[in-house]
Amino acid sequence: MGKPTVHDIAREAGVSLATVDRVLNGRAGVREATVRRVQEAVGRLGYVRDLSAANLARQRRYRFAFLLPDTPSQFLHGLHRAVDEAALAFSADRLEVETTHVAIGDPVALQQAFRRIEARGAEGVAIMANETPMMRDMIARLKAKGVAVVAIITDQPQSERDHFVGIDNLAAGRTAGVLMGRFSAAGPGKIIVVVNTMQARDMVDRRMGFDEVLAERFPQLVALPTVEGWDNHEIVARVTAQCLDSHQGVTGIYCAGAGLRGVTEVVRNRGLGERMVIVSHDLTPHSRAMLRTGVVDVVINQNAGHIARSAMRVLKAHCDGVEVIASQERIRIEIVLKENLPQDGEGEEKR
Amino acid sequence: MGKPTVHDIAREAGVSLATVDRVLNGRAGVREATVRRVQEAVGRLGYVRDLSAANLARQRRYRFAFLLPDTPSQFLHGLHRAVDEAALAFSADRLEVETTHVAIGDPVALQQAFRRIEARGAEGVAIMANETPMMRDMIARLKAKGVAVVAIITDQPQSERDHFVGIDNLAAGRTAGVLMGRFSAAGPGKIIVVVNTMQARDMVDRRMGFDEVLAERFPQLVALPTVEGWDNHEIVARVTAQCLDSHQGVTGIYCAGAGLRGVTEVVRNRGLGERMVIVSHDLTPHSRAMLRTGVVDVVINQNAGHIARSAMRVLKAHCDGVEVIASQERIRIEIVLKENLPQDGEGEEKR
DNA sequence: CTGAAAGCGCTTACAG
DNA sequence: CTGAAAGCGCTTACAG
Repeated sequence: MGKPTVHDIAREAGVSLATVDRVLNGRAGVREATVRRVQEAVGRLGYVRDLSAANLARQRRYRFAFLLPDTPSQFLHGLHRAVDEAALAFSADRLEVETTHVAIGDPVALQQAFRRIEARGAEGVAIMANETPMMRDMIARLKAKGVAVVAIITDQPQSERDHFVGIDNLAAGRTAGVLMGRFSAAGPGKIIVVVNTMQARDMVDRRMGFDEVLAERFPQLVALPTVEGWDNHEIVARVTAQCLDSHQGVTGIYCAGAGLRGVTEVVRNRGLGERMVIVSHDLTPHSRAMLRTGVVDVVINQNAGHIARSAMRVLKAHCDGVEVIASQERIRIEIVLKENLPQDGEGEEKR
Repeated sequence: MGKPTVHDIAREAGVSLATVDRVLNGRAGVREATVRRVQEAVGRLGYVRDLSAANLARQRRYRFAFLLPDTPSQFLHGLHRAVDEAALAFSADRLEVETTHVAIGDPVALQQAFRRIEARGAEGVAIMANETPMMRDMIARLKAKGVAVVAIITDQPQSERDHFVGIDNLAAGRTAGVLMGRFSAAGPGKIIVVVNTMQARDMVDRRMGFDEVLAERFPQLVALPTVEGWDNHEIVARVTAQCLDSHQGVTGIYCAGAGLRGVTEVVRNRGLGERMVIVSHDLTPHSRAMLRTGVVDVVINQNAGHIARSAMRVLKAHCDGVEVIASQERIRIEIVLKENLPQDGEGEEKR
């Protein structure tokens, strides 16, 4: 005999299938004694429910929504593709994922996006956005309705989100710091630090981790005041150039946010590609190319495919009320050199 | 109306469910014209088969076997645990995984193990072993019986295996070389290279990649002739000590195989923990500890959990005749510093 | 070559 | 509070 089924439980407990189903699913309206009889049968036979058969019978579908910023960056483009790809793969598990791109900074647009998500009746929502009081309220409202919520890429630690799918940005900054320190053989020097905006929590965390490590272990390197690039590589190019003009002895650049193109443009124009140690974040077509040519020394990456799949698995697990495999859902701080650059996939233009 | 089902196809094509099933599953005994009618209906309605409903109906189970060396190393212990954990997670998909530990070098034991696997009727086999003529024969025999075969950790490139689940060890060696080079600020020096045995292909590949990079980019570092530790940290300790005694100016150690404990023991006894750059492979309780204390500078890791899950997904995909998500099945060469060391999971003693 | 009916393991109205 | 029957999307003998 194979694994026990509801039929076996019913026979063993001397009840009907309907009653077995009731106690298995914790529905009310069963006598205490009957509940116990069924539970004992379950225990004795070692019954474990077949979730996919159950989902088939109840025609269960999981409606999830992904809310992403509409900023046009290569990283976000890659993330969007990764979400689509993961959604396709999980459609076999009856997941239905809808992605919404929204101007996260615009309260009206954001409100609208949330209304649509609520109207669609999503059971799970994944959100990538900076933490704001408004975002916290939105999340609280979703939670009040029993919706599963995960923050992706950027955490919402003060909110009621169920889970965070992303890296520890303080540790990522520390990692960047160590690599900058150890790769800077030239001795003393100044380091330019470029971020999108210091209003973003992940940027602040990265900068903090980076500074900690430099102070602790590489006192010969001094990190210059943060310059902000606002997700725009023309601005990044301008501020990077200004920084190089106004400081002597710059030996490295930590590009903690988007806009790497601005950095590499300036560096290459000035013929500094060889000398400068450049540490960047996120594998994109451009950062891959720069890694290959040796302009960028190392990229700290968070795997978009993994993040998309993990968000979906975690949301589903919440809906099913089951545990996840913790180690599988831990998003790694990947260190990518030219030598261990994946041949394709992650951050690549096309498949 | 939701997704089309076999009923819809049957109605649309004007045939019975049984006939739909026949053409869907490519079974013989259907008139050409009928086949075409059904296929047209499938195309018109955009039908896509529900694999888990099909598996439910046919009571499909996937019997897989994992064949691992019985060598008692921390890495293998971790891998074994990862396989068990993945097997548990995939039991919901009807996977039944049995792991066999065998003295891979012993032809008799190996024969026996294969006989047992064949007797059990496994439909998929994952093998971690050095490539030998005998192993090639075994794999050929499995393939002749239609069994799906994947090589894990160490490839069997000359065999008929369907897939390799593991890292590119040449690239891993190059990665180790770059890190050794860039972390060696002290200038010229000699590097000790420790492997299990140069009879193992992955060790040869790692050594080769390491040497390439040193020659190309770090000529001031010279890698000493390989020393073999035979998976035994006492031997490793002895040969490492000998190496240090017989060479002046050793500044780094590349531990490409098991036996890191031997290396760190010698290095610590001699008070060289700070000065020596140590690059090792595989996250284990010991390598984690050494990373934390700073004795080991960097660990090149292949994620055991990922490898176990990937092997199972790939085997299942082969049985189902479907494609895998290439990017998900690509095993990364992970670079692990103290700063990006995962808090728990991978290579940890307990959960 | 083709189809009606029963069944996989579970759930859902409906009746009592 | 409990059960008989039908059904989820698919497959499998069995008959014809």
